[in-house]
Amino acid sequence: MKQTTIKTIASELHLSVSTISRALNDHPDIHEDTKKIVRQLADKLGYRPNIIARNLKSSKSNQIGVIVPEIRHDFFANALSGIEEVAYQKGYTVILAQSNEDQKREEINLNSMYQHRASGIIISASQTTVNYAHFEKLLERGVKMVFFDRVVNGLNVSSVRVDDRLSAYNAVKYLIRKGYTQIIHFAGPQSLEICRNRLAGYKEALLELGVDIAPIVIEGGMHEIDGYNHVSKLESFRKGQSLRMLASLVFQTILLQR
Amino acid sequence: MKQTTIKTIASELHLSVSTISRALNDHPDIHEDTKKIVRQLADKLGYRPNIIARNLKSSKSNQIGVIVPEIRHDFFANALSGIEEVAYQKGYTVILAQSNEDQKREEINLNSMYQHRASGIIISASQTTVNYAHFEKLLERGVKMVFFDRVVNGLNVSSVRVDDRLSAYNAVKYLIRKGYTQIIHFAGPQSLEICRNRLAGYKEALLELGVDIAPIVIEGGMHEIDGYNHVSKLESFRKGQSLRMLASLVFQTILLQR
DNA sequence: CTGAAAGCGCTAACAA
DNA sequence: TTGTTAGCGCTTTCAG
Repeated sequence: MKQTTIKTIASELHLSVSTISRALNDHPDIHEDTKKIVRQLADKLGYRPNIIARNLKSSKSNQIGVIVPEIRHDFFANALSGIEEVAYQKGYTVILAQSNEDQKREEINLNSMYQHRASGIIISASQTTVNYAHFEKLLERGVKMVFFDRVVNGLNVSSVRVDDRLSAYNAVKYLIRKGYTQIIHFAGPQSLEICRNRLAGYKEALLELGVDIAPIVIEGGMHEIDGYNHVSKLESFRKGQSLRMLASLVFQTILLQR
Repeated sequence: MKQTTIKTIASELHLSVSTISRALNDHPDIHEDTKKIVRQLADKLGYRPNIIARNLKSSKSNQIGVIVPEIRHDFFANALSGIEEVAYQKGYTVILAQSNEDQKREEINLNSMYQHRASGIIISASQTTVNYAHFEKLLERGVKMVFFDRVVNGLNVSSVRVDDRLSAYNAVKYLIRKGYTQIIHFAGPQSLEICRNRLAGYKEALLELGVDIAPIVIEGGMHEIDGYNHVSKLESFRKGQSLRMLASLVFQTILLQR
């Protein structure tokens, strides 16, 4: 079955395609009666504007591309959700890809979005990305790009990042204010900057506001299983602790991972 | 700055556009030398094929649309990740939208994807969706659609769903085999079919394989906070329990929510 | 092996 | 207020 196009409607109504186009776009030059007739027939024929054609004409896509390392990571899922929300409000559509922490795949996706004429690209770099040529190339060609969280240094590009030090600081401050006297930090690998910053914030807060609280740091990975193991370790030398507190810690590990 | 197109290359090389097109697409009819020259210049000029134009010509987008109620929901994030994975393997691109459990928004997104000529649409219906006219309309017009998880009954359409009863059954079976003698079920609201099915699976397994185990069911919501509260309740009458087990329960609540 | 030309569906000068 | 026409960038017959 042939798709109805603007042309179908035009010939059916003995009008020109431009009139139809204008009528459908509610152009002020078109007579109200004409508009009405056109709309009715369009409706009846199940006409749907071909956005691809429109995009070709205007040479823009109104699509914004998003590349994250892993969608299922709670942190990225949340970011993605926020991005979609704003994009939707502004009439943009989101095209999504994940790099799976693989530079090659990141490049392919980036390139695909470039060719798709994405209006802009929001990206959180893969962990294996060590070579930035693919970013630089697109940047040179004027592609709108913004990095978030996994930021790449040395590139002249805007980025959005989390203040890990301050967040950890605030979290600890909150606990101290609440009257807690034992505050344990489940630290991530100290080779990662974000983890170092969090630890720094933790220590800073204790030093500043909780001189009588001994810092306890358990270092390990940042996956759910690590949180689980951390709790087990705690369990072995802390039988008497409140379960409530432990559960809370588990949650925190999960929520903070990224 | 003007974009380089196939035409730019053609005139630069005193060749026809069709030759360029074919060379770039590695058409067998084209002489190897020609191909090489074309590719070189294309490279030098930073040529990028305009996928929009190609799509218009072929009248397909190679984009598959995905609509979920909430991206940040762990379950949907996981599903999304799987979808992206397969799409990527097959050379498709994912366009993403969330309905925020709002029928209106679901309709708008659905329609947008329709107009974008999405090759297919994968959707998990919003909770507020009570009217199915928007689905039916697209179905009639031959749009490829597949539902998952939040399936809509009475529509002649393929769907993918979870066997909650069997999953719960298997989970409990596993625990019994492991030798556990107290197996508690954190049940969701019994007004939801998925929750009823899970409870049924739990009971069935106990009845069948663990006659000596008393069923304990704690009914409540399915959000993180509910898991947290469940644990607190347990805590109050079960001080002696292993922390390990409780942490595990917490995780399960989180993972099962959807 | 290469070229000319039509056309995908739509928009927007420019005319009338 | 409406129509004619060209063109967005690409693919693809049909001819040479």
